[in-house]
Amino acid sequence: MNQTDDTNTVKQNFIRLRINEDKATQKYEGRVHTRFPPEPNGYLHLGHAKSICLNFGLAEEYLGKCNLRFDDTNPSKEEQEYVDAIRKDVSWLGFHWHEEHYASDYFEKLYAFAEKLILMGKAYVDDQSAEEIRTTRGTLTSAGSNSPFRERSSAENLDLFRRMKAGEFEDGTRVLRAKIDMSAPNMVMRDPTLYRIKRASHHRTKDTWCIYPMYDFTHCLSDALENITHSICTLEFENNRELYDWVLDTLEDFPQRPYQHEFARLNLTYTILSKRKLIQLVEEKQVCGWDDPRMPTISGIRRRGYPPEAVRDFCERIGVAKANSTVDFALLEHCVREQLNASSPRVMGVLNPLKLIIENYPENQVEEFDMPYHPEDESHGSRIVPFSKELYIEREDFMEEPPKKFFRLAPGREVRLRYAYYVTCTEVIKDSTGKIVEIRCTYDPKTKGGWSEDGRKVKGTLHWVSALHAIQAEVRLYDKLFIEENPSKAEDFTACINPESVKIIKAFLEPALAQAQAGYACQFERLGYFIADAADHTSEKPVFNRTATLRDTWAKINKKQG
RNA sequence: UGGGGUGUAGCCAAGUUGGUAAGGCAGCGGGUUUUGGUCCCGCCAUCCGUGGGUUCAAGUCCUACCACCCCAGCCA
Repeated sequence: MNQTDDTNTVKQNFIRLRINEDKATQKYEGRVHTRFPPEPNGYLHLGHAKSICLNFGLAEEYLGKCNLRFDDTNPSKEEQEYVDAIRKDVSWLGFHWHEEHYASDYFEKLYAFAEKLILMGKAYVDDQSAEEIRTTRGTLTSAGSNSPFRERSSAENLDLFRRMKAGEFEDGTRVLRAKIDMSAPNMVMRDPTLYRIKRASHHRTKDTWCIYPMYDFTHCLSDALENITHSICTLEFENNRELYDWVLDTLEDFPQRPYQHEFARLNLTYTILSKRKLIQLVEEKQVCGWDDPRMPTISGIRRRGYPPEAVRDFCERIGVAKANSTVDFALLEHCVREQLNASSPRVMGVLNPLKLIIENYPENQVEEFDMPYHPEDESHGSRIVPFSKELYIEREDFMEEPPKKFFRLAPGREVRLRYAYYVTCTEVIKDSTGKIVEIRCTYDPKTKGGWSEDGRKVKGTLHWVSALHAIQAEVRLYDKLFIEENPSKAEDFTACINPESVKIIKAFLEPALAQAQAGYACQFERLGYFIADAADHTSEKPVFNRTATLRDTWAKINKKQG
């Protein structure tokens, strides 16, 4: 009996199996305690989201706990800005951590453990240079050789280590190493470095320390000190597990110690999920910051308009396994659309306006139509939209010579102006260059509200905006933009929006407009779910915007016709 | 040439002690529809990296091989 039994929607995975096993054997008295341990050296991205959802999700599922721990053992890379951003992003995803910790809070304890190791004869101070250590480590196929300093006495090691801490030695002149086996087939076990001398101000401990513990020494002990039961990390740490176990088993201080479990990190098509590359984009100002809507960071997609629920759903759907894989970005978009479809109010907007004049509509008349915000959910309410003789429609919604399967406006054809009237195109007006500048129509007064008593159907339904009442909003749309190639090439659009729709759109638009840079995430009913700068997701390859469904569909129709 | 991992459809991914290949995304076909959206229905692995073997029966067991990923930071 376990928590997964009550829902058949929970996908089984090897980590859940391990937890079930551990619960069955009462390994931790039934406890489940995980942790999400980022190094605060950058912003969180979708790859981290997978880990966050896994760790926090498992804790929720098994009524356990999950800590947020900052793995801040390398002061030269870490900053307070990053810890603030990380806390915000985890919260935004909707998770609450049981405790917040910092590896740096354990520096004293870790130091004591190191001295204990020295006393046990399991660690020694090595005076060799980094270069010497590297060359004597051997290669993948040949054993390394022992350091000439490997057999120092515990007393000498202790003295040297204390002097390292006291700051008596220059950076890089000495390290503390575990005494394990220089011929171990696992490279990680060839007397790994435990402490290095590094005079760098730490974002929290400032200049208190000049020696800092390495990941392999810190991580397992931090887990153990927090009574973590399941230490979940990515595949590249598989080789480190042996050392993780060695440290905890050698110290013998933790009867109920944690065990490490590795899973494959997330790869997404068209998307860069490498902190190294992302930080490069930011530093080279290829993007306007970590939260640029084009970035695959949590803060970037937040600005892009992705709901956190969608990200969590995505993380659940991709599963957890040990096989390296690349998830199709379309799955993420599907999750986003699914959320947005239910929650987004629908409004009308025109991005590329074409004037439409209703010849038989009274000159100064203005009608108001009550239009629902959501076609399937009345709880979204409705708003009043003004209608008049002169309107704007989307340029793409008219074709003078429509191909087959084009259902919208064309000469002589009748279509519906959404929630307003049926109109029939009577005339096309062009300028001297042949460009269509205006469409003339007649309307049928008996079709008020957008339906006909005689039951006649129209194939197309168009968005419209009253020219008299329209508000123009400057928006910036990133379209088919590839960061690597041309970061500044964004297209500016003037969108015409019904005044009543403005408040809806502004809610999405404002953060972006305020920064005068970002894309926007709003819901133009006609264009699909959100246009935002959804066209782009830090692409490595050209990508067609899958979320602007209208364009997509149209492209498909064109393709079919050859 | 060492060690640690992984291989099920275009992409993810279930598959518990061997019993006759879930589900999702994408795609295709059809229906509903005041969004070319949503929703609904149908189709989409004679086969589980490959070759042998055990068995009445193998994705699941044995064996050999192949492919890909990770490891030689005083990064995490």
